Amino acid sequence: MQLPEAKQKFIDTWGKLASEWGINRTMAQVHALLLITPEALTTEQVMEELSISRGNANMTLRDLIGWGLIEKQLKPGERKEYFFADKDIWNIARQVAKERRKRELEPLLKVLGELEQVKGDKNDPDFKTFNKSVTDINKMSKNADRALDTMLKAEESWFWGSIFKMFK
Amino acid sequence: MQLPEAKQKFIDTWGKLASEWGINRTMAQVHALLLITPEALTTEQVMEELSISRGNANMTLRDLIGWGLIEKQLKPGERKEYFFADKDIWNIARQVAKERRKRELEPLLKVLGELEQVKGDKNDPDFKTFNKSVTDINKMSKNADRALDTMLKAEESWFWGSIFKMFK
DNA sequence: ATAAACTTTCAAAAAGTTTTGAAAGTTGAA
DNA sequence: TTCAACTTTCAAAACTTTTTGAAAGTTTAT
Repeated sequence: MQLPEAKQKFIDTWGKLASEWGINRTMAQVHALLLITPEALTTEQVMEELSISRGNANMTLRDLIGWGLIEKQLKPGERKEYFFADKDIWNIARQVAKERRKRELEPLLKVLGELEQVKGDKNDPDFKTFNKSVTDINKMSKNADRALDTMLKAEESWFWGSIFKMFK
Repeated sequence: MQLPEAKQKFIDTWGKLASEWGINRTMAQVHALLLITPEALTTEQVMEELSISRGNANMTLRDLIGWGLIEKQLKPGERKEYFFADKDIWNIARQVAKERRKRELEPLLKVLGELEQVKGDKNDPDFKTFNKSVTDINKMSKNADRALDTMLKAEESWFWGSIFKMFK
């Protein structure tokens, strides 16, 4: 396999994987493109490389900035905006974990907390089953939340810090 | 909030969350329904409770069985099939992790392995960046794969087993 | 102030995904 | 074997998400 073909395959694979994880395919493709590109690219170049429209490219680049995965780069004397991706895979994983925690885990914990407050007849099997499931899920989610929080601040903790190094 | 409303909210929340993680919304809703229902339900009852069609109910129940999240129950003297969910949250998480590993991580590792083989000019910045990203992602994915494997067999390992207990 | 260079917006279109429901298939009892 | 009970299939319809591209907006140099 030659480099250009391999690049394309990488971009496609990343895009496909992302959509299986509820992340917009184009967003992942643009990210993949910037990941394997040494220099920063303009909106125009991204449009060109991936054959997508200006609107799509612009929105996607903005979203990626919102996720903290890419950054704008301004070149002196030029009006154009250039974009480049942080190439450190561990930073990327941290950033994604951080964002999803904020966007999904936090709202989930809120709802589960409310549902845990629902009162009912302790002898009603329906209530008992409902309550147990909600309580269990809530417990696990809170643990996941705490663990994520610790891991995002990982290097500080000798314990998680050393586990974390096993993954590098 | 009363129990019926709370049940509905649980089902909806679970469904919404699932779709943010690339899992079919109805599948998660049916799973949520069975999670908070003490007895096993028939296809008919699932259709009724969630106002979905027979075809959808049937396919979704089959998918859930494929994911190892629910089981069929045959009642003696009856032709109808009843379905119930494993209520142990940790089993559910394990099952989901196991399936996604098989469906996504394994194919990803295959592609990354191929892409890592691509040869090129070590002085070409394009090749260097491509190769570094692919290698780094591959390394991290392999680690994740190994870690998952260990955690899925967790209780056996004193090390991961004790970390694992912190989440229970 | 004007114009060129560039970015953003958003309604409509396209693409992708999920759901429906009627028909076909299967199974077991009589 | 036939029938009723039940399950499965799948093409078409409904729904959701993503993409397009032209128009509007912004910024900077002259």
